[in-house]
Amino acid sequence: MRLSSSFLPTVKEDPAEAQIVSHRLMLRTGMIRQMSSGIYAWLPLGLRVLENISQIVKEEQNAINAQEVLMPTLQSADLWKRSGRYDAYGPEMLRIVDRHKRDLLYGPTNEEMITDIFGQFIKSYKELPQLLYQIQWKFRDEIRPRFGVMRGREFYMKDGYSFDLSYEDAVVTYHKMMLSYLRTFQRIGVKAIPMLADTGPIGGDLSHEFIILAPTGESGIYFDSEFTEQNWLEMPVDIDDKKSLSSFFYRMTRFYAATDEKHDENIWNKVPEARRCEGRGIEVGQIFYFGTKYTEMMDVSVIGPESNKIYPHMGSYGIGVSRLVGAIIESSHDEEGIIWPDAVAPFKAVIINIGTKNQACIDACEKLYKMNQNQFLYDDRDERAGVKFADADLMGHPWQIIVGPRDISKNIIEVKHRKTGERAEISIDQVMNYLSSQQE
RNA sequence: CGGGCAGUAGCGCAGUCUGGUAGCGCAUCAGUCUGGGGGACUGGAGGUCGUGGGUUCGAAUCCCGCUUGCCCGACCA
Repeated sequence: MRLSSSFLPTVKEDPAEAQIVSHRLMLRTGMIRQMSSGIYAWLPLGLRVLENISQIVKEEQNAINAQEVLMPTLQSADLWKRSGRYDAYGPEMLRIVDRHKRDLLYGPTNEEMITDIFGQFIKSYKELPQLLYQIQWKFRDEIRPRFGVMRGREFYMKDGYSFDLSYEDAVVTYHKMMLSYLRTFQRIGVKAIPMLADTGPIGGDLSHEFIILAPTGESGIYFDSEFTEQNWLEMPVDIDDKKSLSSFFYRMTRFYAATDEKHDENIWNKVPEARRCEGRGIEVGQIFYFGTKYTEMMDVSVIGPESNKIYPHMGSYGIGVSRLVGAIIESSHDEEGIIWPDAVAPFKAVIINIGTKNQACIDACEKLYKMNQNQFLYDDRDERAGVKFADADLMGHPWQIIVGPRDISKNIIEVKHRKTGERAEISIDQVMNYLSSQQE
């Protein structure tokens, strides 16, 4: 994309309402624009990140054979009356009445709806297990939205739901999902640590929340440094084999990790001192098993092998996709701006032309730009070098390809790594090879 | 939901106490110079001062209602 003709407005001064760094940077880079309290429009730069994250989430869900669906944001109140949560949920649920005076609501989550859909089609134990997910907007009418997209009222979330014949099978699904989540976060480029969690009002007895390390995080965390050493992507786990899954799960849960509410000094003291890490974190996902709570309340069952009625065991699995955008920035930025992990960066590189009046510079930039128009942002604006450098640092593209009159006569350009600040002088023809050789 | 603060140009703010033709910086537009880390100068455009009512010869300013947003707390993907 050419910056001169794009909708990528950056702002020099900090907006007064933004208290935390990710909110500030998202507003300053023009990723989002607040439309009302806790409700944001996603502008081109922000949307590219949101979609990059979604894509990784989808790939890793599909990899464990979860199937994507898309449910509506508006739901009938009747569904929620069946589960008993219409009254239980409280004012966080946005209730709407249509022209026929029918009660609707903007979905804060989708257990009821997915259970209903499941029940309409799945009738036999032979059709289990089922694992479905969607990425869709949710609305929770928070008392006090804040921190930009970190706690909005409208938010984008991956929510997955599983249906298994028994507790034992549901545990296998839970293990699969754990693996999928660890791989998802690793690919996104953040360190997310699963921590044993309360199951809360939703009920159940097996739950983990995934917490990203960030100094500005809301909860204090304690964890074994072994967690951040693991390479979940290359760990050989056969997702079709229970034993392989459970040994992975056992290995993983061996390491200590807890939020301050669940922290246990006795166990903590058994972790070798050198491996004890304390910090702060942001919750970006949660998985839990809650058994037959919804299938029973909504009377959704399948026929078992002895013609018996069986209520499937359910689990639900969330990833706060829009919150992740903010959380990534919280965990990866510096004084100058955002530092995007490669996998989610809106653009792989920005081509900075600091010789907009110099034909050789223009030619070189055009040549570079055509090498990868989708992933290169071409700063062809007639601005001073300092403005372009500042914007490039602010927007946080992993690479800056700097083309200027000083070096272009020698057919040399400069490539700067945003994260490390390292610079390399290379020829134009080497750029693609150089960038691919430097991938994380 | 309790406590506090605020709404004036796209952004950041002054002006309100003490009523009298609405200002500053940045951004933006035109032009000249400049050109490797937010440059300089000149000129321009941009406002029903959140909203409704009241007091007054006259209201951004005083009074009343409404509304929107922000901060602290309790709560949360």
